[in-house]
Amino acid sequence: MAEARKPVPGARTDARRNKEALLKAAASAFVASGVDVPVREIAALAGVGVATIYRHFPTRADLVVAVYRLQVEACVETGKALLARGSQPYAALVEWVDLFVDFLVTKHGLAEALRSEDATFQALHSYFLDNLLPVCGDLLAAARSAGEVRGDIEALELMIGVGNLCIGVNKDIPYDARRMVGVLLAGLRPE
Amino acid sequence: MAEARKPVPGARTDARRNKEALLKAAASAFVASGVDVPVREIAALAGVGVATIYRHFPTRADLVVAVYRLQVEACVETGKALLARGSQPYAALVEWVDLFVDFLVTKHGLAEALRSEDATFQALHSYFLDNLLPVCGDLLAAARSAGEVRGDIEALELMIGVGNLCIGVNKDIPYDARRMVGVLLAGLRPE
DNA sequence: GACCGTACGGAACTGTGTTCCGTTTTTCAA
DNA sequence: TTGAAAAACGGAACACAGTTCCGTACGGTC
Repeated sequence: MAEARKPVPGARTDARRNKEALLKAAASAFVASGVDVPVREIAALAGVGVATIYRHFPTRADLVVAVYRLQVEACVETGKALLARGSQPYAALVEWVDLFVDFLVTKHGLAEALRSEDATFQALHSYFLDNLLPVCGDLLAAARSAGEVRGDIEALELMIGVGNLCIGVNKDIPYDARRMVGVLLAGLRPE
Repeated sequence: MAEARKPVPGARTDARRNKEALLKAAASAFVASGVDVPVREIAALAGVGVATIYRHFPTRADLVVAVYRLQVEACVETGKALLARGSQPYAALVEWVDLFVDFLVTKHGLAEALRSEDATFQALHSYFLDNLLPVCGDLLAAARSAGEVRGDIEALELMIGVGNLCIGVNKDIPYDARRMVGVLLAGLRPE
């Protein structure tokens, strides 16, 4: 599903070209108008018809995943590196979560899309969870083993909670998602 | 805006009757399908045309507000009572927040609507904030004065954070909003 | 250079919120 | 009691977004 990219092997050159144009256009449109930007707008920006989008990316989630794939992978890698460092498990967890939060809050509407029950975004939800949950789980387990965090919170809950706290930034009201996540993490300390 | 109810004084009896029917139908539809239930569905349930909804409730938010007004007021009153009790400010804050969380998580989709940037729900957002923020602010200030919570979190941030954490309950995944809010509140402790 | 199949574009379909307008109902005064 | 003005009504029509369909054009190969 997220495997909408069988690009390089035997694909027609115009198809490849259009796919690239779409990824570029989508990336622009996402930063300009959020991940909820109308499909027609992305298509127009890329200079293709709407059907071409659906041909390459069966669901909107697939397009979002394709656009952010590299950054998600980087987040995973950083998490593994932090874990490998081995010391200061709680600090590592905090650092990684901060990284994740930065990623979310700088992508307008991504956090909203992530938590959405909308079936459209199911694939997006799954992609993020499948990739990031293991890393988060390892970091959390390490901190737990070291007795640095309470034991009754699972990685999945933590990730959902963090994701939720990142919703609604950039509105007129003053709300600092990073600080609230900091409070949540502080609440993880034992006792 | 939320003042779509000038019901009792000089209004035609059929208008009053329809308004009541709509409130009843909306309440049912909300619990059955969430606050995002299609307008036509509510209208059909109430046995009226869609225009009648818009006549009585200019925006969907006004309808939601009207349906939940009593419960919001109860929440405000309870908060005041807790505040008047005067002792144990942090415990009072926790108790009140728990009450608020219970309200949110039992109203399918309400938390989502609350945080929505969608202009449709602006009035809903404002109504909740106008009514609940003062109470939350007083409770928080009391706890702060007693040195029971850290001083760098504002009531508005807290309410938004709590509201956000209540998003996405009732999905297939195991996520306990109450517990995560508990963690957030634990993170408010000083130091 | 011609053919076949892939990929294309935009029109059409679907579902939802919102508005408009001709009709019905209520009210009130004669 | 009745009849006309005003209020309110219902449902069709409009706007707008996602999604699908289909005739057409293009790319690769023989």
